[in-house]
Amino acid sequence: MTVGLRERPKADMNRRILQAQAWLFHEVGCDAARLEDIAARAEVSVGTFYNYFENKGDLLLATVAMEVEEVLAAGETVVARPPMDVARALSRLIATYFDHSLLYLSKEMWRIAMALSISQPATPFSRRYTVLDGLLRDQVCALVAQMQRLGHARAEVDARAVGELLFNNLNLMFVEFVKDDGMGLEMLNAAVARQNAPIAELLRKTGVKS
Amino acid sequence: MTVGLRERPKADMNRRILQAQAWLFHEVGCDAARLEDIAARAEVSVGTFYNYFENKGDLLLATVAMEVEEVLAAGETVVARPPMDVARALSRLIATYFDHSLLYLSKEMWRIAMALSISQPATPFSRRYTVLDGLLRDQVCALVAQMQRLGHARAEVDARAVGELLFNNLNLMFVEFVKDDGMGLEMLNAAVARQNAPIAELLRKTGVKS
DNA sequence: AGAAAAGTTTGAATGAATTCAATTTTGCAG
DNA sequence: CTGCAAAATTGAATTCATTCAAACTTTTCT
Repeated sequence: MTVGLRERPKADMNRRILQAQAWLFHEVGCDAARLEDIAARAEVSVGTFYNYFENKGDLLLATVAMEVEEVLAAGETVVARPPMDVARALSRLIATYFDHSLLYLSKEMWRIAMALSISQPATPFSRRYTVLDGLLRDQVCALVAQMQRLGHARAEVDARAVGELLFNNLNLMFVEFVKDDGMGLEMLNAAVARQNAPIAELLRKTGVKS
Repeated sequence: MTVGLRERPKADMNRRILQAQAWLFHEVGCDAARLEDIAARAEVSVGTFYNYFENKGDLLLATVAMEVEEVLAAGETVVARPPMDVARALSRLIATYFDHSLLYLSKEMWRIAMALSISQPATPFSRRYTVLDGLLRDQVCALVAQMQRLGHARAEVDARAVGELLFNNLNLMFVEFVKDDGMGLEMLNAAVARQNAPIAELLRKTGVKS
């Protein structure tokens, strides 16, 4: 039953492979990084690789999942102390997401990762990615609820419904962004802000409570 | 310069390959359908296949594109004569989309098609798919505008912004639906209706115009 | 008609991901 | 310390999408 002694080497191996991947993906690009090379760089055989990841895509999703975790943490600080204006608060949180997202990952990597999380939803890291996506959604909902709690937004609106709507919108806009190499972050932020405007209006408390 | 004489056989060939694919995809599943088999069933060599489609994925996207065109046409009738209530009108249009979507295509096919349209956005049929997605978005915007024109919705709300928001939401919810084999159409429709409710409220004209 | 050009088809060769049976390493009980 | 079962590692073999140079058809021109 003693299985603990095997766990440490496992974690090390995971890290080793992930680092090899990160290096190669940055060096030669996502598609050009052959599994054999990744394995070689991690000083492992291809066979061993498959003990740690379901397939090549799963490896990329593992990297992306780590990235999303950082984004989540960054968002947490915005939710804790949001700007007083609803529109600004949303823009701030969303810009935090978008800006963070391209720090380590290229558009190409995002494209492939998103594609994988859709086409093979049952793979372990795909599940993790889906869970993280859910947490991001929750965070947007939390921001709306927070604005209500702080008295900056109408309390009678369904925070969960509105939060999900906003999140799904920004998520799909991010997909569009990532699909189009000619689209910049400013354009993305502006587009989402425009779409959010009616919702912000809906949430805004006009003047003094009657 | 006479190139017309070549066009008819080309169209025939396209149909032949598409039919072979449809048959095999239904028979053995999306992944298990080997290109060699598809080609064999279409009575063509693999090489010839690549004269007609960029790759295996392109073939699937061609099928999906046809499907989306049908969905668009179905939606057109809803936009032309929508229910008078905003929430109902939205639900009607969206249910039309969702119900139609599973007529010919399995969840697996949708997953793979969506993944492809993200990971290889430059492929010809991927572009076509993206264009069609844009048309669907326009259709949702058109419904909102139509409701305003008919006097069933507040005119001062930005129809385009709200339409895009609604569409992106329903689109991502469809992705969720397609990723989860345990989710049924009723659940999907209900979830989207709940998310849309605040927007419907925002748009609704309450009582008589003051 | 005959020859050259343009377009199509072909299937064997290529290359990369994934599998798997054989081998090596590890943790543990006696 | 030794033997053993479970776990991990290995890389050659398999599978499949994709390419490409050669063969074949059709069109066009004289």
